Amino acid sequence: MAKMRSRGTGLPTLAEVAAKAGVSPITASRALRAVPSVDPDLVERVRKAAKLLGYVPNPAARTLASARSRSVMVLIPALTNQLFIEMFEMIEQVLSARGFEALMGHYHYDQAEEERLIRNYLAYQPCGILVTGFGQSEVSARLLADCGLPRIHMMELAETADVASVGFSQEAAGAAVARHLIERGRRHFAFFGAQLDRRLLQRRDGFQRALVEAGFPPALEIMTPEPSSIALGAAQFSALRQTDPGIDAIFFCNDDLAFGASFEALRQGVRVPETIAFVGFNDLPGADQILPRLTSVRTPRAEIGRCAALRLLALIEGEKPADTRLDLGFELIVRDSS
Amino acid sequence: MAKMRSRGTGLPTLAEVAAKAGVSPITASRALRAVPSVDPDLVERVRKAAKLLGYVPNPAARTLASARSRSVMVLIPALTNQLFIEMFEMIEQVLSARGFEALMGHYHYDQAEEERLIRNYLAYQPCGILVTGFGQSEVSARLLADCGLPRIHMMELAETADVASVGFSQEAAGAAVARHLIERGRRHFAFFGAQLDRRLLQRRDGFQRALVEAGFPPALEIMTPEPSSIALGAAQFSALRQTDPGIDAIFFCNDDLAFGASFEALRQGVRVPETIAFVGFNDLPGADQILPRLTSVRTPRAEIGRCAALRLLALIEGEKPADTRLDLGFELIVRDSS
DNA sequence: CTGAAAGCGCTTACAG
DNA sequence: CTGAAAGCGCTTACAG
Repeated sequence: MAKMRSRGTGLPTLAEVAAKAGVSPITASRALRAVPSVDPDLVERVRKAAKLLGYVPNPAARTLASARSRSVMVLIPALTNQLFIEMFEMIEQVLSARGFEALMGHYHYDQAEEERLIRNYLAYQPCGILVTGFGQSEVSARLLADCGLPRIHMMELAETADVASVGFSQEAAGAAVARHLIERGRRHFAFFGAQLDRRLLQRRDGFQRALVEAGFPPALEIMTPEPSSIALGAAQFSALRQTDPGIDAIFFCNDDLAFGASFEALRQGVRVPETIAFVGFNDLPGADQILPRLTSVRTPRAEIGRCAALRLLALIEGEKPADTRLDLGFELIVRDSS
Repeated sequence: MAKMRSRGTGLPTLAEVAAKAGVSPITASRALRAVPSVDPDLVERVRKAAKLLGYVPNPAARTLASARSRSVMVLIPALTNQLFIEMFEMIEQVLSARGFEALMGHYHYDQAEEERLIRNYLAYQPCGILVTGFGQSEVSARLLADCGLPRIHMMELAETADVASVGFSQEAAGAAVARHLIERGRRHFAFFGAQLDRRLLQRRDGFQRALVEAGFPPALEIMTPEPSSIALGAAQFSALRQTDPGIDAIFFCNDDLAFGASFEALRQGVRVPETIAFVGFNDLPGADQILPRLTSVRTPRAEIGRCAALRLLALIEGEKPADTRLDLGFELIVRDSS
């Protein structure tokens, strides 16, 4: 009987559920985990007892005993970009529908913070890993590889086939923007970048390459490592108008920069797209409302989250990975600004 | 020796650290937790051994043994509102600096989802709870009360003294907006609401009360339970211009609605503030950049997160709560739109 | 100031 | 299909 008391928190234990159902704790455990070998009648009885007592399994005990949790480590560069929130919400939805949960961490686009996070979260013995891109430090990369956990990289596409990825080609997206602006008759290009993460640089590379291939000189680059923001976009655009008034097309690495520039253009009376064309990136909420409505590249972040989570679950459940690389593409949404 | 092998994950265990330092596991445990009674030399040795092995405590084992984790349950209505992200990031910062971590959950402003979340997270045996506001279901409220964990409510101020809260008076904020618009000579008021959560209704109540007290009829209410968004603000404003062109001042429950209305006003050529004044809420990024620059109520969400986390840690560490109610106020930022 | 014993609430083999 | 035994990696009393 001593083993029958509730746990410290007052929550009921598996032993109590088992006693109420008249079975052994192991059978109760199996019944609740839907292990197939259990008599359906017993399963029913155990489930009823669990519900009656309001039983919730103790994840600490479960993790300790099995050396594996039902948590998936999800690493995201920042919470301040709605992009990643949309991806994460989808991940959560897929995971929770299958009885898993997300152990989410963000690292302000900082490799050292990411490394610390990985080390900490590994101690929670997650059953799988979802990471953003391939910009990890060497130490992080080693930690991820050595733990041997199923893992999928999101947003970027892997260059080699030995690692699974779900995303789209950032370079191709950059190139598509260049081609669009060229088709629209633009001749003097600028690229606005902030944060300067890996994927942004890939977009820039694609943009520049396509320009050069079409016979244009490379675009003027206005870059800063500080985080992207509306105010920054306004400031960058204002500066550009002073120094390079001849620019007639700008590709912004993120919509918020484009929003800021749009406001500044309105204030200064610079006509968009007549004088200068704007193309943003991500198609964030508001791109379709701002003046002028913003041309932008719609990125499939929710779908990336969904597919990555689904594929990870398949790996966790021992399935063979079919394709290791899933390209979900992107879509150029042409509106009034270009 | 059998007890000395690494754990399933390959991570080193406390026993290994203890062996390397030449002490018992209990002493190693105490040394790493900075229990004061341990010989400084031993602490040093244990720390060195831990660092050498790259030891990270197993949280599952720790939680199971102590019936208490170092996790704080943090409940947030939604991740899609930057407001809560800013509050949460501050909470995280305070917690992690003191060796705690956030177990964050969000519930799409849905009471049932919040209840499920509470039930699940309680199983993780958190050491404290940070919740947003007081709009929980009865069941949720009981779960929170019965677990007996230290708890602080954020954003809203409690009505009774038996529960701790850190926030500001939503009603007072609404009233301040009303008084400002009246001072500016406005006469025909509307209130735009979405989501219709508790705090929004409090702001509305404060707004309406102040209008009535000043001798005006109550404001026209344009309300919808759907989530707040830029597109919604544009649509609501467009509709209002059809039905009630005489309105000369709008208080928006959130800046994104105001942003959408600002775009629509530009499109329709409705002059702000000449024809109609706009006041937003929260002073989100972009409010100072949009055309016209938006008057808004700046809410101290980061400071709320910081103070709430700090006070919770004090409670966790057994301190007596000084004030149970901390009013951090708000600030009306008057810009060009009113 | 340090340690041996017991136990947290589960699950993993191993029997039957 | 079901169960008794052992153990996951820590910490909590309890001794000394």
